[in-house]
Amino acid sequence: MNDRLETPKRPMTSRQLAALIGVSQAAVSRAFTPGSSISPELRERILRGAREFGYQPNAIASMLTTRRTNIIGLVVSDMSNPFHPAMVERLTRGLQRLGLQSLLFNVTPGARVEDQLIAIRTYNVDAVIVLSATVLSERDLAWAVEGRRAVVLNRLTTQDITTICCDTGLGMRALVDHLHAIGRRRIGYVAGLTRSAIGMERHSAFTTRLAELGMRLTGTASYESHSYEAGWKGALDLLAGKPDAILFATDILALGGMDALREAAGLRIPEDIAVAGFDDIALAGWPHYALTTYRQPIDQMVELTLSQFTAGPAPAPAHIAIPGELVIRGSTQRLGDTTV
Amino acid sequence: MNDRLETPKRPMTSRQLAALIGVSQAAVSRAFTPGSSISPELRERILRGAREFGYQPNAIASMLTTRRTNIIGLVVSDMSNPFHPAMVERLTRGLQRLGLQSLLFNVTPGARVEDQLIAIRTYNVDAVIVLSATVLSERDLAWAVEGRRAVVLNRLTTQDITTICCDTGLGMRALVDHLHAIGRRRIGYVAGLTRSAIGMERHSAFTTRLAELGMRLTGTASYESHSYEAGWKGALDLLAGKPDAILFATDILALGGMDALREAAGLRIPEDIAVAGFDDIALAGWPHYALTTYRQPIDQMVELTLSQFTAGPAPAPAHIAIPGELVIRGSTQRLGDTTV
DNA sequence: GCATTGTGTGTATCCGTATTCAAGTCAACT
DNA sequence: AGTTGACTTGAATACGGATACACACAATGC
Repeated sequence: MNDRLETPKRPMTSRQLAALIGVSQAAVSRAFTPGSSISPELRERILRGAREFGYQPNAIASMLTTRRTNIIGLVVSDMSNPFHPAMVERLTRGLQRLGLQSLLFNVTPGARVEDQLIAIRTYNVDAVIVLSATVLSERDLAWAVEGRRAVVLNRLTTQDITTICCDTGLGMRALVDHLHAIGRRRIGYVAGLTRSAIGMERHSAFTTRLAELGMRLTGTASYESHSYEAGWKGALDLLAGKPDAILFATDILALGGMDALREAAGLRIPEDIAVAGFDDIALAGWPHYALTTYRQPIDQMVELTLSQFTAGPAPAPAHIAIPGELVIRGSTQRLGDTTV
Repeated sequence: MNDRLETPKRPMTSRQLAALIGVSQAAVSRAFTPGSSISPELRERILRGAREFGYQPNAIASMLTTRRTNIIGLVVSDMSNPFHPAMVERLTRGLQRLGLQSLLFNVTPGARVEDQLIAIRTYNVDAVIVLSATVLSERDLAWAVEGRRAVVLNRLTTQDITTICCDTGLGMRALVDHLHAIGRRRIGYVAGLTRSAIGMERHSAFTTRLAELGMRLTGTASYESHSYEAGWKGALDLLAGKPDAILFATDILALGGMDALREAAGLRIPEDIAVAGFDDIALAGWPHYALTTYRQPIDQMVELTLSQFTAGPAPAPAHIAIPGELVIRGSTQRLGDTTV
């Protein structure tokens, strides 16, 4: 594992630059360290020299002395749900703005999770962002973030870690209320990963609101996956109960469900059956789907996450739920209303 | 930029472990270095001690002495085209298998690209994988990979860098031949990024084959983007020319195009017009789209990429084109054939 | 004028591991 | 027994930059 790649040619060191300019190595180091004790003139002279001779500080060496890597571990487990790449893209860009790098960990369920995350420790990652519903057990989670700042997105945990989620209660309530408002009374539910905390929360928030409005659950299905196929099959499973609306735990499930309802069951959406999802991924806005959904406040979630990694003492771990926004599109419509 | 995160508590060092066990620090180091000169007994004793006391080697320190980081820079610029997350996911997993880490660079067109990639140098990334059609200029590309191993995926370059692409010529030929074989003679083309080398290659391969088969180009459109919306608009632009088939430079364009043709233009696919794409992203297989396309040999591309990073001297830069596979689905069908 | 304070600089050392070098052990062989 | 050589091991040093410390020097106080 250690002789994988050969050594590239060596770049200039601070000592070499110092010798070239006629200053001490310490001065070079100070020139590149904001807030260190150095006169503006000397700093300028050194930075000019650095530009001229092409010197750039070696981040590895400075990691060793400062014990800070400016690297954030980004733990993901499923890039096939478009929600995740969208988050990863925004997180990475935000981190870059702060001068932080993203080390990507793509965790697979099979192998021992600790082995897959070992580099979080050996590389001395400064902080960890977890964007993975179920692959990490509570134990894995604790192990992975032990001793460093961390943010867990869209997942609940009993650990002492900051979690940032879209407000599931508000979201489900808005969705159910909307379906109720447009006259739907026989609502089915397609769950995704039922063993994930957020999955359970969405499900229970759904049934709670249903009960509050005096409706009975028309049916539930789940194939333990957030995938198009799982949504497809789940939707068809519910048809026996003759639902007039189906709520899906995630958008990607809803898309599969919609296609199943239309192509396999020959139903019209929203005339015969209304459909709603949760997340508001880009595809939900495509005209063919026009999926009513609850938009996760991605930008706020990212901003809040980043704010955990700025200077100062680490904020106390908190569990934050941010309200999202109900996005009504063509997949839901008042019963009996034929204008589109 | 340097006082962003506070120092975490210090883990055990090889010296401390050595003292605990009663061996030299060098022995500890050797115990963790495959192929180094140490007796199996001593190694076993040290590894046992390491497990007992929870010692793990500090990768940062070893980077400093070996000048190898085992970090690969992964340069991406557009996660909204599902093809890219799919590649990133496979690449990252493959690298993990080899004990390599992925540092993710999400490059945006606006700001100076060099600034966004500075960490490739300061972090001493061992190698670079570029998965970005146009955001990096040839100059940026040369700067980014200078002096290290690199693979550029799905992009051509005049630089002395290994490139790995799906064979555009074969692909376009297969697609055009297929459209011809099912009786289509008025074929339009929706391009994506026309200034990217691969975009130009796809376009020219398309027109070349068209000419060889004695067909005239029925129309071209482009909105300089690989997006659903660009495909939507591009498809509508072509309708004036009354095409009986439209070939899209990428699948994501084709999906937008199909929805436009069906929802906005009221056409039936494939009865009124056939549609084909290029890439074979997951969505292309969804029943609603059932998009005929040319599948990029993702797995082979990833394997070949990884093979560049295994031990031994760096392979000479080569330009590799791998044949893909024509995937025929419902979006294309013989003219006049009404069986689905 | 001298003590005081503050600023800017260089020297020396440290960060944690890999590796070179020399020394030591032991088996095999002449 | 003596020599050779293979194999282990520890001591010492190097990797490149950050920083504690000491010191030089200017500005300030009385």
